[in-house]
Amino acid sequence: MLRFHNTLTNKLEGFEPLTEGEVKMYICGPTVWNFAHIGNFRTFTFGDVLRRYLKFKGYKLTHVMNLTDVDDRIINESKAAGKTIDEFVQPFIEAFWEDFDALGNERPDAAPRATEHIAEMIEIIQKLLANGRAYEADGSIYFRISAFPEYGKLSKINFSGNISGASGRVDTDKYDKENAQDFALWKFVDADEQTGWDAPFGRGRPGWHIECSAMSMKYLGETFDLHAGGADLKFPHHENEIAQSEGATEKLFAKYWLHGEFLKIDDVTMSKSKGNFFTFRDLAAQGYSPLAIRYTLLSVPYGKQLNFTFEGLQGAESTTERLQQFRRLVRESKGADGSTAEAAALVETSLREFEAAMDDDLNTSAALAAIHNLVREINIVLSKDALRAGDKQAVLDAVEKFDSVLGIFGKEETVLLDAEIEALIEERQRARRDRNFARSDEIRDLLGEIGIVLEDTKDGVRWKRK
RNA sequence: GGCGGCGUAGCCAAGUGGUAAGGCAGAGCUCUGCAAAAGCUUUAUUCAUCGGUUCGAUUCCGAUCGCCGCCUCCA
Repeated sequence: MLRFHNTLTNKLEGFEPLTEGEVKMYICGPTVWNFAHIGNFRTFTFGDVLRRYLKFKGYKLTHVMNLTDVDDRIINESKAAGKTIDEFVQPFIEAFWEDFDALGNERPDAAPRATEHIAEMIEIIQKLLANGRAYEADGSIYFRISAFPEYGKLSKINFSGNISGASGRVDTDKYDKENAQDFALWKFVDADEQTGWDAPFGRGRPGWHIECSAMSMKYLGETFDLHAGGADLKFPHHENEIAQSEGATEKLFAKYWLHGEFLKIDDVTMSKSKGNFFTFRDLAAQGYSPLAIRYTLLSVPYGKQLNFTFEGLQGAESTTERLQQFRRLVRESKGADGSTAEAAALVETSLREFEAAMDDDLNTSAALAAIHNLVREINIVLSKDALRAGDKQAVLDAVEKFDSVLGIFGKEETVLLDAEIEALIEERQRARRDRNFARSDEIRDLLGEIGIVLEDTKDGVRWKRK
C-alpha cells in the first residue's frame, strides 16, 4: 500500500485518490527569473519520481507544473533590462527545460504559464469579492483571513497570537489592511503602466499566490488529489492557495500535500552571499554528469534535508558508473538456457524490497539499497559465469522497472565499433600475442587519447567511451 | 520570541523497543605481460551528551549541546 506523509494532517496516510485508478497532481514549478539551482531541482526531481512511481503503480496520471513568469522581481528586472516580460523570461524558460531534461526528468502533462491565465485568476477574485472573502484597500485587493477560519490548517501556524509583534517584521501601521496577515490578490496599477491587465475591478497585476489556484483548478478541477512543492512554500504560498481556492469554491482544494525538504551544502543553507550557490549548469560545466547529480538528489528521501557535498557527488559518479557497468555485464553475459531458482529469488526479493521502500513515502534511500543488493548478488553469479539466459532477462527486466521510476541507470549506449577502432584493437591483440608490448601499449595510449578505454578481461577486450 | 526538523563509521546516509541497510572513500584479494578497468571480501561492540522508563533503547520520555528550516520573496 502506497503511503504518503500528508502535511495537511501531519501523518503517514494510505494513498486513496478521489477517483479510483486516477491521480491528478499539481507541483509548484519555478519562477523563471534566473537559472534554477540544484536545490530547486531537488524538488522537481522529487516531483518526477513521484510522477513516475504513480505511473509505476498503474495510476492514470494528470500532472501539472506551472511556470511563474510574473512577480515583482521579474517585472523590475525586465524593466531594468528594457525588455518585455516575455523577452526577459524566455531564455530562462528555455534554460530551465534544458536542465530539467538533462537531469532525466519527464515533462509534466501541462506546464501552464501564469501570464496566460490571468482571466482565470480574475474569476476567482471576483468570487471572493462577491462572497465577502476579499476586499479593496490601499491600492490592492486583499484576501480577508478573518472570513476563512481554517486559515493556518496546512502550516499549523497560530495566527490568533502575536506574530506581527513578535516577529517585528510586519509594520502594521504601514498598511491599510484589516489584518496584517491579509495578503494581496490583486495590485492595481496606473492606466499607463505597461505591466498590467484589465479586470472588472480595475487594471492591475495578480498577487503572488493566486496563479497556482487558478492554474491547478483549471487543469485538474476544483478538488484534486495531490499538491506538492518545496518545504518553504508551505507558508505562506500553499496556505494562501488553500484559502483562495476553498474560499472561492467552498470545496476541498487538494487531498494530499507533499513537501520536499531543503538541500544544504556542507551543512549550510545555500545562499549567494555565502558563495555556495550552485546551478545545475555550474556543476555540469565542472564535468559532473547529470546522472550523478540526479543520483545525489535521490539518495536521500524527499522529506529529509539533504546535505550536498562534492565528496558525495564524486561518490555518486562512481556509483552510477557501477550501475551502468552492471547492466552492460548482464547484457553481454552468455549463459546457458534456462533459469535457476536462486537467481529468480534474488530478482524477486529485490523487486519486492524496492516497491516496499517506495510505497513507504518514497523512501529512495531504501529503494537504492534494494537495487545495490541485487547488483552485488548478480555480480557474484556473473563472476562464476553462471547467469542463465532466462535469469539474464529477468534481471534486465528488473533493472528496467527500477529505472522507470528512478532514472539512474542512464541511456544505454549502442555499442557500435568504428571499423577503425576495431582494427586497432585487433592489431593490439596481435601485438600482445606476439608479446610486442611496446606496440600494444602504444595502441592503448592512442585509443585513450580519443577517449576509448580498454579493459582486458578473461573473455577478451571490452571497451567504452570515457 | 513562536513553530517544526535533524545530530548514526573519513564522507553521503536508511532504519528499528531485541541487539546497526546501502553507496563512496580506505584496506585486502581475483583477473592480468604491466597497467587500467571491473568484480569480490572487509571496514561502527555502536547510533551528539547526560539522566529516566524497560528484562532489554540507537529507537520511548526528560534535560543539555550543536545544526537546519518556517514565521518575509524563495524549491
